[in-house]
Amino acid sequence: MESKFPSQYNPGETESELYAFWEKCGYFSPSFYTYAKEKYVIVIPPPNVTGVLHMGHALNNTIQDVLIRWKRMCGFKALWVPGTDHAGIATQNVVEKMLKKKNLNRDTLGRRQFIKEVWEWKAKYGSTIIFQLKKLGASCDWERERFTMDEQLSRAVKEAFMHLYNKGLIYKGKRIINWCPRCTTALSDEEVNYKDENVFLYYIKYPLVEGGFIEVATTRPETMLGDTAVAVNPSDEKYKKLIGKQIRLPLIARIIPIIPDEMVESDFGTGAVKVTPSHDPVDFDIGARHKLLFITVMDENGIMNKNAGKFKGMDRFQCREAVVKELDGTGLLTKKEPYPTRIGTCYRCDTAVEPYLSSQWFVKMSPLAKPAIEAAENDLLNFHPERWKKVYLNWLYNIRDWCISRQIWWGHRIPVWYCKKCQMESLEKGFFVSVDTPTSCPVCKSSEVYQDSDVLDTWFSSWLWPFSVFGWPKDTEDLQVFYPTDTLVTAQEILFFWVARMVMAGYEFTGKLPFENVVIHGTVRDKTGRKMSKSLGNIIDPLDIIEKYGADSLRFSLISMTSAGQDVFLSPTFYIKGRNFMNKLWNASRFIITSAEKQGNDKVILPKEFEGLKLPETWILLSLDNLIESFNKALDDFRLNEAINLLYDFFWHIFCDWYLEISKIYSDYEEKYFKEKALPVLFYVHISLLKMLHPFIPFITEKLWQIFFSFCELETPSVMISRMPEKSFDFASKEIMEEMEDIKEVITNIRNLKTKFSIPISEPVDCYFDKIPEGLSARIISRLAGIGDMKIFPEEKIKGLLIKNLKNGRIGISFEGIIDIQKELDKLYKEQEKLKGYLEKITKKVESKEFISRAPADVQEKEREKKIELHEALKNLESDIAFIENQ
RNA sequence: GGGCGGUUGGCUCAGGGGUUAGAGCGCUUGCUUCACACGCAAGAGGUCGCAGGUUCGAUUCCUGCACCGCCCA
Repeated sequence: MESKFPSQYNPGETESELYAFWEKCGYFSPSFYTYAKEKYVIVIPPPNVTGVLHMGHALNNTIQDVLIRWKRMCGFKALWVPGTDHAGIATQNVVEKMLKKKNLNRDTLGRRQFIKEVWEWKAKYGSTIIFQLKKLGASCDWERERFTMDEQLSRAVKEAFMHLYNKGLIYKGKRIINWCPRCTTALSDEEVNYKDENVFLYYIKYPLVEGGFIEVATTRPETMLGDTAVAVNPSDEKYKKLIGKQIRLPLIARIIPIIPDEMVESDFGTGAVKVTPSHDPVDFDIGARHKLLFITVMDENGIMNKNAGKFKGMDRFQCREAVVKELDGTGLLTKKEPYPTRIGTCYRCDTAVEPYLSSQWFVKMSPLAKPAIEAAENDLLNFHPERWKKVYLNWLYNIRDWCISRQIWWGHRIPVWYCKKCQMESLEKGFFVSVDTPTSCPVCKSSEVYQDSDVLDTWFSSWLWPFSVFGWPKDTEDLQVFYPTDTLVTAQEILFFWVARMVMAGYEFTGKLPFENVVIHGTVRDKTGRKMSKSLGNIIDPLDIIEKYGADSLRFSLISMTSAGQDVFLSPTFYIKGRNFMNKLWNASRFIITSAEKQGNDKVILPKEFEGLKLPETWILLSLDNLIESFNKALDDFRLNEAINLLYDFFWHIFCDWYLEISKIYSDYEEKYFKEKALPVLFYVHISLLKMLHPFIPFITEKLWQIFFSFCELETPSVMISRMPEKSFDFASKEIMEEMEDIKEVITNIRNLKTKFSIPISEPVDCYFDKIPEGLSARIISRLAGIGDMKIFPEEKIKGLLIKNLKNGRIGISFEGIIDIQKELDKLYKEQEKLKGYLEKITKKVESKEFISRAPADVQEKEREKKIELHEALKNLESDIAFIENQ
């Protein structure tokens, strides 16, 4: 026994053992729960395979685990599908860095060998985050773990591509896209982060062929080398007469025209803008409208190419400086002013993104967005908190086509094929799409077919995740049983990447909404509100917290401090609340079991019915009933923090502070009742709490459950597979609750008086009553307040007594001159003033004509009651004061 | 420029048209009370960002403003 219950709980020793136990027993698999009729399914938003668990993951996955464990214990066939995504760019970067250390690079290795290296890397390091999720306690069905590059999921990607292509929703086009010169790939709009930066706006004079100048303003002077026009607004009087004139472009001596275009804002800069169709999305459109030349001046690495003339070979930023310097030298640079702007950067490597003209694959999104919009508009899809619905809809209303090709090697290669021999000129597009690897050209039968070298955006596989994990496009049993899923839990940053696209894919490929509920939680930040990041050095590592304080402490603190959807600001001591709670829970359990042992009751039978109980037992069970009701309501609404805080308050401040203390009196007076009635109730309430707490703090509750298992008859060998408690009574009783409150009031007030005397609670003092409590109540009061003799107030006046008027009469204890009466009286006067103020306020309100005529009847009733109570309280206080004054 | 969130005790945050506005940490005082000092008991501490408005009644709802943060263009 003692070995089982040291006075402090040590999570480190037990957590991994318990996790292994759950896994071994198959509790994570829905097939274990043969009795369950309804399913409840969550698919994990797949973490990046290169990922390492951070606080954001910890919060995200704890929420999912709470929901899954809770539903599982509510009798659902609960399934949480885990896995990772292949994170094309990030993983390729990691492996390339590793190769660089060995003086290798991907070009010398070649594509095939490089891919092999990535798989080897994945085999070695790709399970890091999975392993860490297990440490957190995640009850995922690991048998169903998926990876977006799995053969079956890759098949799904190709099928999806084919399907969209055949519907005319995928096209190839030459566009300005976001290009990362470091990763040398295109990015989608969502993969670009914007940062405020202070740059310069440069004013440059462009000489007209016929003499004179036109002045333009730009933040990116290096792109002027690719200018093929200058545009002005056609209604701009200042420039009207210049339209159609020719310019001799400085530094490169190209002759370009001045053209009119409505897109030009007359009040930006000089009102005349340089047009670089190959390096700016707006200019691209202008270029297309006016059939301008498209001249690209940089290569894929952001190095100036031969079109840049003498600037060839310079880095784009070097070139900017050189161009500015030269223009300045020739007097063409007229002004350089500070200019705040937003710079797009690559979400994987932070390099400034270049708007770059290139040939890419796109998905036409607006047809896909339609059902996704309708789902939210018609409340088939629900967001928690609801406000995210607006953000989701706003994005979908303004949706743009999705650039899905990436110029990297790690990923799903685009299932498009070309023929070296015939170029498939007879086909309209010059290529064909095939899910299977073709052996010959469908046109000329040549075997010289080759695949498109690009791979697909990682998110092109992630958006299929809610059904590809179940075997789609095959119509598998899993797909039929578990799809659509129920809830998706994610952070706000990922709303567009995942949620919106998953909904679109769900409708497009399966005809179904992939989940009904979307829980959006906040971002975990440091205490000053910054995101946690390695470069800021402000990371609190969840694994450190787990190691030092246990996964339960981490989980508890994260959930209890996180208001639904609000950002979380973590201070370095945030886990203390959790740690202390675990200790309290552990010790309460220790006490309960010790109590049973002392009684020689080593096999407690939990009550099936609740009869013949005394006040404290009825009261604690009724309180538990209330708790169960509000707990379920909170979880139904995804208010996890409220649920855990309800448990915290009940356990600590009702169960421990009061009920456990009360239960101690039985061993002296009512052994038989204790053994037969109270102890089973004590066990019952505690076991119920363990169950409700389990989804939040799975390890310690399991450990305790197993200890309790040998002391009482529990329904299951593990709390994880037990059923959530239901109400004990089919009634609520205000009278019983009030009766108990009255006893508590007497105890608190006696303690209060004793404290004022500086008498320790444990030191018994004589106490006066108007009506002496009897029976069990008397014992409770006596024990918890520390009372010697209970006496009735004598008829005659007695000296040296401090009294207090309570609802059910006065209490008083003798102080015999120990106390500073004046100080005591001053306090009471202050209290009196306060009460008077309240009473005045409420009296005014209750008596006002408007209140009487307009306020609803029930409010009037309540307010009047309150007034009476306040009046009582004031009267009692004044009588206390008078009593003391007259000493 | 558009949208969203926040502003409540020293700190971190809950709450919500009528409450004596709550919690954790910290603070004060007293306790080796036979589960727990990661504890027990009793306390101190807030005109709920500012200015208007709606209402019988606003800290809560509305409008504007300020500051902080985020998202979209």
